[in-house]
Amino acid sequence: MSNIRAIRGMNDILPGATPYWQYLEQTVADLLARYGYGEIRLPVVEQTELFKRSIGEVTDIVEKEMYTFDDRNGESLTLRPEGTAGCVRAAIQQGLLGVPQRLWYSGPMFRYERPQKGRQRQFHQIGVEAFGIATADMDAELVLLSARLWRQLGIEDCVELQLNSIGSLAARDAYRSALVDFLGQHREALDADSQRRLESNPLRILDSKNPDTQALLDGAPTLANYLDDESRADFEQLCELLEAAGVAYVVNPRLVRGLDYYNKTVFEWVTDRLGAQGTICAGGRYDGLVEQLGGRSTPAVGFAMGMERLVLLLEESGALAGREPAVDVYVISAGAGAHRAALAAVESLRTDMPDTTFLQHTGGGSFKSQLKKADKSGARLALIWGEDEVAAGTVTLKPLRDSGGERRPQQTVPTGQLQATLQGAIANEIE
RNA sequence: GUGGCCGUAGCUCAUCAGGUAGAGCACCGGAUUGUGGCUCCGGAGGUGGGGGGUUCGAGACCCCUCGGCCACCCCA
Repeated sequence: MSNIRAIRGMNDILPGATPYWQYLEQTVADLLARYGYGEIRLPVVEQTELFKRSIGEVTDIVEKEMYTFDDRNGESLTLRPEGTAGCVRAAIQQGLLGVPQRLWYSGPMFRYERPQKGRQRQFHQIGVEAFGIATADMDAELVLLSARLWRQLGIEDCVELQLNSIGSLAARDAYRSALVDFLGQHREALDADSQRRLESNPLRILDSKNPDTQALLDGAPTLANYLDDESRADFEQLCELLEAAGVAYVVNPRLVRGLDYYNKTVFEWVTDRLGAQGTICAGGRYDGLVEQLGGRSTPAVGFAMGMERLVLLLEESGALAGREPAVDVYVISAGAGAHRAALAAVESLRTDMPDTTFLQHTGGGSFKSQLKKADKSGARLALIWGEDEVAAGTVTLKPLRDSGGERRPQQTVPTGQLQATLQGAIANEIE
């Protein structure tokens, strides 16, 4: 194929889908504003080192999924594979962390992965981060906020909240040793992937999809028994707050997150409607990251939601079904004089009727073909300028949609009364 | 990175024991010299993803390659 095509996994989002995106983005932006979060806009490219130090050197993301290249000055840069690192970098660099901060951002992320349903190489996230508050009420706020979002989007019945605590760094280290000890004794019972993970990231074995591995884990030490007191207390408090607020959750003791910077609370919103990539939103605490990246020690918690996955859910749930047609009035004209008159008149109507959509026919053609286009456009009304109308100083207003099975007659309107008649006709159509 | 399935008209798909392609929808025009939706008639549209091989002959068989979907892995 010699034609230039889009990069694999980097998709065009077409006009058929963008209404879902706009609806989703607008809903999220409004909701975050109501909770007092401020939007921060961040670069798509950062120093490679930022991601290595935050996400973790041995994670798959850093080892084999980053789009990394040398800038012209030889500096190694990377297309961001996630948003938290850049947000933390900006918060430190811009001195935002002297007081608690509630921030959000949105935009494309990049990971070199094999595309499948709900996963692409350029994907979009909205991320929410709260800095400076160590207590579990902050975690709860984020969960409540996300729960409200699903309700507002009408997908609350499709999603489930899973919670866990992975404890302090020390607690996790102790548990990791215990888990490796245990699994090491059953190495031959592990699948190849899990044997590999035993070296690279043993905690990830916990959420293996392999049934045999899961069965083996039934006898393994559990993370909960290794939690430090503070993590346990904070987790209990979070659960109490969620119960008090009426948010249902499932404690998943095998829920661990893939990025190194998490500690204590982790959570995921999952759905069973999207195939294998069912996590639509996930996050947790990362109290050590700010300091790790050179800032003053600052507790933090955040999450990110996958926009493509949410759009898929919205489409499936029919959230936007029954929307009104995009076009109100289709404008038809034939003959050079009539075309000039129509263009000028419609511009004037657009000024006076800012909420009405006018689609001006372009490219000529017979009345018949123009009417066909008008019908296809879904417009409710057509305005027709022809030589007769121009000579008489009138316009023809033709309803295109039946009313209760009745076809409605067109009418000839003097130009001076066009706007009033049109407004009346539109009001009549909307009834 | 691994595996399965799949690439034929703009879209959804046929055809076929290997004899150089068809339908529906969409599009354009006409029946209606200025009027859409229904109907009828006609038209345009394809180097059968690309390359190589087998063959008198390949969309069909073989190999390679590119791409798509789904799953593993990973993760939003």
